[in-house]
Amino acid sequence: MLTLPFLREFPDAVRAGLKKRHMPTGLVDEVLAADEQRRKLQAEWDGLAAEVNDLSRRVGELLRSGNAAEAEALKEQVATRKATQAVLSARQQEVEARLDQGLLAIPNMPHASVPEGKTPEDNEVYRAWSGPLPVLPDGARPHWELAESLGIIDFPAGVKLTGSGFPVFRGKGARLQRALINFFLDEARAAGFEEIQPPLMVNADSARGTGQLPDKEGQMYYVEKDDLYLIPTAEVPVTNLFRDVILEEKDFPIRLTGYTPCFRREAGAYGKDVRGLNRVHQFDKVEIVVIEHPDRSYDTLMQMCEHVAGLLDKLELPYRILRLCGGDMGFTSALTFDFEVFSAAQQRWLEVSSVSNFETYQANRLKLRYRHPETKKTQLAHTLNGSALALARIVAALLENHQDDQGIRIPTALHRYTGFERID
RNA sequence: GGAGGAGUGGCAGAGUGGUUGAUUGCAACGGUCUUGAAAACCGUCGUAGGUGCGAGCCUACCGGGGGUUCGAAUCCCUCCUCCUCCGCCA
Repeated sequence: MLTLPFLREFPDAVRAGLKKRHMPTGLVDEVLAADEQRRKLQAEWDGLAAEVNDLSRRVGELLRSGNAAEAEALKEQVATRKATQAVLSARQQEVEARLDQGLLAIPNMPHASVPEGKTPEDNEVYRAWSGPLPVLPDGARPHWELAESLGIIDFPAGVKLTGSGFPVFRGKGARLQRALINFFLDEARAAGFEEIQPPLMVNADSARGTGQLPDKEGQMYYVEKDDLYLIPTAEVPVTNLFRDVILEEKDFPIRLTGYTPCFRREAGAYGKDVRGLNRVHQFDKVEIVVIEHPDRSYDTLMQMCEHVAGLLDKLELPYRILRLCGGDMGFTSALTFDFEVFSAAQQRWLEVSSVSNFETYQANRLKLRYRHPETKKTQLAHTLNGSALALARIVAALLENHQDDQGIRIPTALHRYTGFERID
């Protein structure tokens, strides 16, 4: 969330940011009003607390000198102050609830370079595909048909075991997935990322830290008995490693990567756009996360994009990079680049990666700070992350784009990981 | 899952109801000394909110939450985590 000092100092900037996202701006004044009330109540309460502390000390002194009567009189004075404090606390709780709620409802401020726009159609093509789009043989098929006829993904089996959206990968399909995971992790390690194997379930504090709660509560699977959430992305556990952490400036940048399955409820999503692997409830993903100094986070964002672009090049997939417009950008992001692979068989671009700079928005919730070497003050760090890459859709794109009359050609970069060069 | 013990500042470790945000040691930082370094000595050395131009002052926080009391790190309840023993187990 935004910090209160920022909101207080630049309310117009916040309103402008909300407008760019096509969101109402009324919240700004509500939050500012609540903030002022809260501070007033706090000051009043603090004053009373100071008096109570002082009176209590004097009660102790009086009791030790045997002056019980006077002590009793002071006790009464304490009681009246505490009664007032109780009233103030109740009001403060109410005000704070409003303040928190309002603050949580304000999204991150879009970076200056974020294009104007409301819908995905308004996203800017930041880097178009320069090469030719693949020309597929006659009778080219979408991945769900290919996968079924090659026997590498069993969708009905997943329905039997669990339900819709939980595909079963078999044989070379399973091996291809494992190969991709290892390939992505090795590439990330080569680029300086430390590999993390995090828990696949997190508590509510972690879900709040990266912004899944409260905005995306319905998106996560929840284990009620233990009050835990299945992670929708490795971003949640990996970034939360740095919740309540104060770093030194020399610690930057912190580069982490992690492979995890990801669980998403995707409630209500059915139809042609979600067929096959386009949208599933469980998929595998290698995520990259960077904790960075505010001065360098945008350079780092571009580096992360180049890393993702390099992966797609090695997989020989045609892709384009979009700069998301204000209306399409995620709630917590300041600037997001989406990577889309062209699916020749479906004749559409499929999102396979999203790389974002959250600036201090997540860090504020996480209380992730660093110490300024000169002032010794703590300041919020910047957090970034991106998919590098999301498996299921990459598999879909590989199958569709690399199909020929006989079957599927595996890109050269993967051969040492798969141990086979074709799926026929 | 059952029984017992414990959770204090970066670490170690005091503190069991009254100026204790907290003794002390180590680490860290600044300084004196030194050609330089070490040692020694002096000083600084948690986070956050409020207030003041400022030195500063006020408030909260001793695993989380609640309670008792004029007053809680200290007493009570509850949850969490760790350790020991038993049970179960990939």
